[in-house]
Amino acid sequence: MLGLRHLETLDAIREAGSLVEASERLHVTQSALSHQLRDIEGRLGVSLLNRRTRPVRFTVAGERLLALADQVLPLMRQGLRDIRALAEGQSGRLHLAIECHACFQWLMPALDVFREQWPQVELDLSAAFAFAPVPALLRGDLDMVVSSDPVEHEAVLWQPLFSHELVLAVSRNSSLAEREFVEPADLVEETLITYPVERDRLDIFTAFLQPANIEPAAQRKTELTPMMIQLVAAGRGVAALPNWAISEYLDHGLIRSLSLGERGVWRTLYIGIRAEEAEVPYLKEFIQTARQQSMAGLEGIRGA
Amino acid sequence: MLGLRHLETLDAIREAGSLVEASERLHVTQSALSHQLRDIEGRLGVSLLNRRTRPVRFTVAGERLLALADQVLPLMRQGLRDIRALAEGQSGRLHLAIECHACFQWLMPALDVFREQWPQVELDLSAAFAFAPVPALLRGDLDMVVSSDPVEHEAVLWQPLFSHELVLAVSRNSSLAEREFVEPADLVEETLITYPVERDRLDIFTAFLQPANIEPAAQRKTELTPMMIQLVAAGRGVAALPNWAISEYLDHGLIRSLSLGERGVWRTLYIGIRAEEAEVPYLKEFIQTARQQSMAGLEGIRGA
DNA sequence: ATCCCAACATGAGATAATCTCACCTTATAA
DNA sequence: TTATAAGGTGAGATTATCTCATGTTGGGAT
Repeated sequence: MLGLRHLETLDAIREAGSLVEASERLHVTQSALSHQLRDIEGRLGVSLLNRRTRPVRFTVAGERLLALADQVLPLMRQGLRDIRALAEGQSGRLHLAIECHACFQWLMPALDVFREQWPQVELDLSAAFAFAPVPALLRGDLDMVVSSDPVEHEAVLWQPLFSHELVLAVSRNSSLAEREFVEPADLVEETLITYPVERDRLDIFTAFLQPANIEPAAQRKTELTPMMIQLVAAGRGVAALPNWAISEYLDHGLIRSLSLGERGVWRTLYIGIRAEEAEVPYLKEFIQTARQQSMAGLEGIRGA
Repeated sequence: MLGLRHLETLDAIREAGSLVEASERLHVTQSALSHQLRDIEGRLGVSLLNRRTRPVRFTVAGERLLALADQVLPLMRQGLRDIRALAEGQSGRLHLAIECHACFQWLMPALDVFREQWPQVELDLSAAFAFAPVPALLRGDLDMVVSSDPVEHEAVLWQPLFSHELVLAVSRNSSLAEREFVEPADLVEETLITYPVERDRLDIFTAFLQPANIEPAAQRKTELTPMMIQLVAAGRGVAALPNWAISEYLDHGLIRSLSLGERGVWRTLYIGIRAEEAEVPYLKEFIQTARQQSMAGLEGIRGA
């Protein structure tokens, strides 16, 4: 009934002082404004302005609508500006989940870089161990997932980040310490230390032990990679970790690492986003930053 | 482009949780909302909400528009309420001008009554001696005029208030004091005391002296009716005034009053408003109040 | 697995809102 | 009085929006 157009018209008439000039500013005919005023005055049942004076004179009702226009139009303009910024990717949302515990290592610096470059993007971080990432992406709970298990879906775009070898960390005193690689059967006597997630999401099981139908002697869980390393070093068990995640501990000589099987178990980490957002600038740039940071972390690691 | 309808739609969808229920609330089909969203998302270049969740989930852009709706819609609603009040005559404007100096006498109580009954009406008062009231009415400078000289105009509605006699106030010691009436020629030796306005607006000239081509010996001007009375009582001149304006002074015996000519000069006071506003409730009521107050002021006056 | 249901999307045509065009009326000044 | 500038108005064109009929999709039940 009373629309923004009417407020804009009244505003223009006030600025212009006449229907003719206002119509020029609004790029419509004077007739359009005349009809518009007639309509709205009829609907509201009040006269809004006296067209016979120069400049035109607003009635009390007209003044009230002008006051309304002064309140509403700037809000609308600002709102549209904000939406435009969102549309152009100046601002937006990046809710990121990682399915990979050790990834924090290179993720943190990447996040720091990103936050500085895209301050308007709302950044949020969660672990994706308890839920399936693809539905969460499609649902809009997440905008990006880091995973080594890219579940194919037409609406999800997976982009490889880097490849790494999953290695077995053992104590330097372990009987396995001098081996080049281990076979699944070598673990029947060992305690396996893992992150506390379901078995199906642990590559050591899915890619190494289960195919050989081998079960480790025991399983122990911890969230923290350094704690895992300490337990391994203390001879309390063995752990399967990405090679880059343990490189600094190898350098200290605390532990040793072996390939899983003769050819090793290799994994690739992927970043997944909604396919429709493939061109969102800050997402593209985040992926690039993530690649750089993770590559930097890989430098000098054997086999990487 | 982005209209209030879109904001209302988004608001309804948020409240309802789904397009289907929102469409019911808005009394349109679900299809309409779907098209509407599609259009606006296309125009803005952003997705506003994810329809696949239950309830639907808004994107960052959608949330921004909802925030906009929360700001704008209440303002619009309040604005419309105010306009409705204006339209129904609950509130409005009454800029009143009087062409009649002595009228303040009964006008003041009328204004007091009115202010109490119509507190939302913006009341303003001015004297209409220096300008023509009809153009001012039509221009919107004024909303009501009290005048004894109703200039006919199709867009102006004049309503009679009351009639009174214009009488000549003279000193009780004047040589005219015992006369029933005066002739124009009787004033050639007198000083005429008037309000300080142009001659054409003084009935004593237009209706009495000028037709007889008579000029008083002198003219003296003052704004204040009581001062006029004092000057008359002191024998410094004579003054033409409405009978009701001097009734209390007659009672005190300070002065005497004579008719102007054998039949007297009678005037009628009119209230003029724009014809289009004839039905505005507070104007109608003001006129009624004015009539009552002026009638009350006339009570017990001879010849009234 | 497959079917069903509820919800949303889509295309075409109907409807309504809004504009333009052409011409008329009114106020003001030369 | 006559120009002239500003507004008003009716009819028809345009554009926006809606409805109707139907298609698609995701999730749960059989």
